[in-house]
Amino acid sequence: MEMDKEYERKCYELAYLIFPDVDETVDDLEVKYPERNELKVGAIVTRIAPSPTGFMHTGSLYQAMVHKKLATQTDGVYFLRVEDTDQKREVAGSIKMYTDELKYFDLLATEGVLGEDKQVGSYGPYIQSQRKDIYRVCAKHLIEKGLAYPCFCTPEMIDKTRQMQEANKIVPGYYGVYAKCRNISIDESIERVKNGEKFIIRFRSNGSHLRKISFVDGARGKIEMAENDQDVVIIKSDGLPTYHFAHVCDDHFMRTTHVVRGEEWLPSTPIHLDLFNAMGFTPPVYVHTPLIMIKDGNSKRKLSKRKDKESAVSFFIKAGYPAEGVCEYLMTILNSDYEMWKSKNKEKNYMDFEFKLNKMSSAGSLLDMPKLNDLCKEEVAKMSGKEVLDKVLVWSKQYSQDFYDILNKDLEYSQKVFGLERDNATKIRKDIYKWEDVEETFKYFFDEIYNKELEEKGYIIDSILEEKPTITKEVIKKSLEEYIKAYNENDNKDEWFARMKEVAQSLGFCTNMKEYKANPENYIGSIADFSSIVRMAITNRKNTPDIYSIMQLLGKDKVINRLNTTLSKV
RNA sequence: GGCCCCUUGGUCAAGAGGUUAAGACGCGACCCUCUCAAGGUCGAAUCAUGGGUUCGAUUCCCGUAGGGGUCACCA
Repeated sequence: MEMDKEYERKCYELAYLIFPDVDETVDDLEVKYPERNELKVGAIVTRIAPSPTGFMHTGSLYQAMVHKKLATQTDGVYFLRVEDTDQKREVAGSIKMYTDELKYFDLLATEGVLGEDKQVGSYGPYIQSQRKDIYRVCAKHLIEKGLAYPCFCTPEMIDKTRQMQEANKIVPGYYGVYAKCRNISIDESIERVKNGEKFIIRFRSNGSHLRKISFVDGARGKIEMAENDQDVVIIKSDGLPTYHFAHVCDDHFMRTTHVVRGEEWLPSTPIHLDLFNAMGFTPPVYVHTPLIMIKDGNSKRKLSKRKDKESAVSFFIKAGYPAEGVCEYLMTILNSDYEMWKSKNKEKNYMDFEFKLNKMSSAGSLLDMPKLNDLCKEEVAKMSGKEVLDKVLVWSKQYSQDFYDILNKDLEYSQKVFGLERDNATKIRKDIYKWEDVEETFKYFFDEIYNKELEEKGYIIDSILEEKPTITKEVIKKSLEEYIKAYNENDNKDEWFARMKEVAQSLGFCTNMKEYKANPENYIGSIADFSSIVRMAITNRKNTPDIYSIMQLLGKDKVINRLNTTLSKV
């Protein structure tokens, strides 16, 4: 008993020696960062915790959706904390980039770091490098309790131990008898600290990997794992905490109730539980989300930052995928019954859906770009010409200045272009799913870029010669000549088509598709072929929306001009 | 390799001890049609494997295989 008292006293001495300037205690912090009693029972407090590495992973986006849904559904809190304890990996400007990207998807947090120089909330600071004092208080506390100790081992020594362990098929790591500094006397520790030896701080685990612990994962249910027995590093040589320790201190004092993180964290959960227990804190509910995978040859693997462009959220923004479509897609892989709900609630979006943790799938799913594209198409199809224009303007201002300028020359016209087969249409055209494709798709509406295309790629009208041997250059010329004569810009759609047919018929085209299909040999081509000639002459494309509408939009002068120009090139 | 997670069509997946095993994307065919897109109709395609339990298992249990994750003074 006397010895214990003595040991205890020495622990305090050691703690004081290491943190002489720390005079706050864990209890002080409990008062400073009280429980969030203003929240109603069952309110969920979640957080997104990015590292400022200049890269936002698609998986983070997917988790951000879970955070936001859980918090808003329960009138809880969703905050953002920056985990910048690895200063080597830090990239300037990351915070702005990250918050901007979240904003694009309407997933910005409501507390914590909300912008480059913007922190909101009373549980801050929300940037780990600014919370050093808190970790020091907590680390000191553990040393006082004999649950942490200074470790003087060099990386080389640890490496050697590891090699020996691996060679002998022993569980590698710093624990038990292999934890050299755990086993030196406290007097020696004190002595060596006094002598100014360099050290880091390790947790003193009392666990054993022979014992099992279990916890209930919010999505997966009961999970059983070996207890932690590793004396993990809690404070690094730069004085900052490791992830494990920062997570425990922060999520306790920020009063996080649910930690939603990727499946890759599952194996280290026992460490966190061990640490929570040592600190005397109640651990949060862990929710481990499945990983987003990508097909690689015949197998699949998690999205790789280096190999897969889709692993970066910025990829979707740069390509101009509509945020709603991307979120819709992620929701379909997040909650298995979402698609069912959506099919019954077509006009609602995922924020109206009741998200259930237990409906979250637990197997990693392959990123299905065709499906994502399809959902984006649906979202674009819901927009008016005006909305599309607005989105394209925002996108092009950032990524395609020339196109932005062109659109701005005549906003009314631009809006009509995007409103084609969209505004007041019975069947909405579904062909765009990302903004970067818009310029190519609608090029022929804008002379500046259309003419450039003609210069670069030339006229494609001759291609019909190979496809339809019965159609000769003479036929094309004649078709255009006659149509130029017949064209009347005041025609309504029916009159326009009647006129097309009239001209076509006079040249030997069949104006009835059924009849043509039955007896193609009787004609030089069909009305479809004739339309193709007109279409190509006006747009230099084989496929476009309805030509009548296009001609209406372009106006008489451009139409005649293009017909003539093409005619001269045949 | 140790530990952990996962396994229904090509992909995302619903599902219950007995079902004709939903739906969506993709794919194919046809219809519509001035081309394309869309839309409509139809179609091909799934319970990894062995052993139990059971009258009956894709569903429950155990093993096997396969896939994935993780084993830092990175998060």
